[in-house]
Amino acid sequence: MSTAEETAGGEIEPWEEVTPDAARRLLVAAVEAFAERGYHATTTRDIAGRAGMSPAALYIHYKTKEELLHRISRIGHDRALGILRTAAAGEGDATGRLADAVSSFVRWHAGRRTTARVVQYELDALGPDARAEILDLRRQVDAEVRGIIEDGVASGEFAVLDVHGTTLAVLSLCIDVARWFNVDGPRTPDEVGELYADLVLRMVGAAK
Amino acid sequence: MSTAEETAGGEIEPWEEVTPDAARRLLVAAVEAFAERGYHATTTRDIAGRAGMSPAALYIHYKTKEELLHRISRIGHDRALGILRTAAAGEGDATGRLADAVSSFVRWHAGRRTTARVVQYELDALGPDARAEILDLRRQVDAEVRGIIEDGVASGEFAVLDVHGTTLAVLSLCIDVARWFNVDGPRTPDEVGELYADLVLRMVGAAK
DNA sequence: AGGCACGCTAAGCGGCCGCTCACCTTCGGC
DNA sequence: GCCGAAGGTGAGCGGCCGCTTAGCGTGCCT
Repeated sequence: MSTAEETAGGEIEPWEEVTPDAARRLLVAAVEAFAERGYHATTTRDIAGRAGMSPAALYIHYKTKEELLHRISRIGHDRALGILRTAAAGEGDATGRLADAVSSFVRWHAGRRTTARVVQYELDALGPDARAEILDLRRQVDAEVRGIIEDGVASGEFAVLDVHGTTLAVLSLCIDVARWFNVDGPRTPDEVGELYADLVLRMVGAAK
Repeated sequence: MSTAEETAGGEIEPWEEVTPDAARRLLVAAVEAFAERGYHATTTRDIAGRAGMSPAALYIHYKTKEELLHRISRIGHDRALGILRTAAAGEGDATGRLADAVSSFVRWHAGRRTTARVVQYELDALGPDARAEILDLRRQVDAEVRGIIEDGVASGEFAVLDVHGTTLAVLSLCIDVARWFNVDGPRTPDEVGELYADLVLRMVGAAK
């Protein structure tokens, strides 16, 4: 319903690494379907149909429906982690790097909301092995944000008593954007990113 | 697995309004199952089994599986809204009322995490009518928090530029507790409530 | 031109899904 | 002691699920 428009809107689909073309179309179709209805409520026939193929075509490129979710989740977490790492490795002080990290992380969750929704909310549908792999990536995400906050506390920029708890809250705030953000709503991803960066700086007691 | 222990732990199950007894046992079983696996991945056989009944017994008390989710969602939202209204109608200044509202709202999402998870994350599984009814309750939840923040801005206690955006962020932060809170984790619901009340007061620029 | 690997489809298998139905038990009122 | 209502069961229905298999078209390699 809206994918073609979104893609035509100027944003590049970040699935270039998925080949061949048919496998990518199936994966993009799966992201849409999972985001709209949830993993368990999505049928393989629905995914194949959205990709313009027969139900059996899915099994040429993926062993199971769960492998599709695993690939989506893995690529999405890699992308999210990359965004945070870029911001965390920046050259400014902790205040600037935290603002960068939050605004770009939020921008991704809002702008690529469809993907983010699947990545953040369908973890439980994965089997134990895939789940463990993704949980490890999440720990790295957490460590990245915690690192910036620890830097700010050490330099005296931030006033934070409970570093772990605050890290958790900051990430939670950002991730939940994928649940409520509405493309047709009044805010652009950029605006939400800016608002949230400001709110998070307040949370850590940074000077403005 | 854990319900009996939880109930024995001292907390009262807030399902007293559901009668007869068998209907309540089915509903409690459904809450557990929905929270663990999600609505679509839960079978009516599983729900009935957890309640110690045959699959057919479910349909004596509920017309469909969706009606179970509707009842759960309705009661849960009523409870959450009641908690907020109690805090909002308190006698203190906006700072105290916002801290009360956040800490009690968060305490509910952490302490009754199983219910909160179903209530907050399974909305899309409802049909259009039930969905609309629940969305109306959510608007009332939003209005309650926005009211306190507007009071604080008017009295000069808070420094908030974007009242609607900040309200959204505060609620989002509280609700997402239901996603990550772990009963076996290091924090009690009380501790998280206190931490979050502090973080939210910082977000609105309240004096400490 | 022949062969064959590859991508895909039509058809369908076994199984579990939500839900129904015919029947059974228990129990309070008279 | 009989009756009807209320609450429960075992068996099973139609249908959709994830996934498989046999076979077909197409185009590159020789």
